[in-house]
Amino acid sequence: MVEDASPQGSECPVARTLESIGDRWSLMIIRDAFDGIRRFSEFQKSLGVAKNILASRLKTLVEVGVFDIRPASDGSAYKEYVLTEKGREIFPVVVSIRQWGERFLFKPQETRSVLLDNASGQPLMPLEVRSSNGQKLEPSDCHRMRLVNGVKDA
Amino acid sequence: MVEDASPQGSECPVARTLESIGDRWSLMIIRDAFDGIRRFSEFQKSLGVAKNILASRLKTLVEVGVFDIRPASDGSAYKEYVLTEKGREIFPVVVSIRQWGERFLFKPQETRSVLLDNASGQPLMPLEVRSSNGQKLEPSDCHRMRLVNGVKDA
DNA sequence: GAATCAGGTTTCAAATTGCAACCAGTCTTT
DNA sequence: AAAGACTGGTTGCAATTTGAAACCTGATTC
Repeated sequence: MVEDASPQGSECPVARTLESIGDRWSLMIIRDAFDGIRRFSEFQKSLGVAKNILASRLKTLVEVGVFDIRPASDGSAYKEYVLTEKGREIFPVVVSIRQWGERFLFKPQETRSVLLDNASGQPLMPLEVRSSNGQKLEPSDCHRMRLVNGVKDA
Repeated sequence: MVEDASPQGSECPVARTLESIGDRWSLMIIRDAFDGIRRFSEFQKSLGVAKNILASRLKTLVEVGVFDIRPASDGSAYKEYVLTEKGREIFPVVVSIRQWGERFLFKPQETRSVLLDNASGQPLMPLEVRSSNGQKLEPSDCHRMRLVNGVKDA
């Protein structure tokens, strides 16, 4: 009896990630959450997305473990959607997307929103891919490998 | 006469990025390109995507400037899709997505594909968001600001 | 207690996706 | 040089997903 190799999702972490949070609205919702948005109506107002779509996305994001539902912090009977640890760790993804967009999709003087460090008020350092010993890596400096049971596959 | 504030796309770099490369297939195509895939049929085989969808995505990725079309390097009359500088700079986005997936979407012993540094054969360093002076930043250490003509907006 | 707001669900039309068939140039094989 | 296969698509159609709007229930405010 052989165990099913992939009960859910692909073997590629990129593919599997995109399956759970990889649509436009989910990432925009998460971006808003990083700005402190927690309530359904606030997400809806900020994004302008249809309510049924927002409800559906929030539901799957909760199922996937990116958001928790909690009673609202203002004591009302309503709920709040707050990022879990798993959700907060999406921060580098959103920041790298933001930095790419700032660099390649805006003209220098064009109006944009930027992310600043609270302490210094300065823009963030550009994210760079580095090897385990700190060397900066280009795409061509890396290769993919299949890892089966923690061991390299032929 | 007032200039139109946003002729195309949102003011948020995250939103604008997701508009151009933010669907599942586009990012998967780019991921494959980082693995050296260049030909239409190779993308199609690797991704299992419908040919009309692939054609449509490649077309917009070329229009957006992420890919260039070049004559095939093997001397045949066919074409190749190769990443531009702009396209190669999506690397941190793909790597951050990959690292999040590896960490949160796989059980420890589960078969997966990993990205290794050619030089050392080791996994990459986890991407971290840092301030301009190198301090590691959490989402709550940052704030968004609107930048109009290079100047902070009220 | 009436009106309003939060957080949805339902309905239906429109857009997108995916599959399969087809097609025009290339390239290889004989 | 003709036959067959491969490359890089396009076209048509069915199925799924998306989006706008109306509606609804419980909580809150007036």
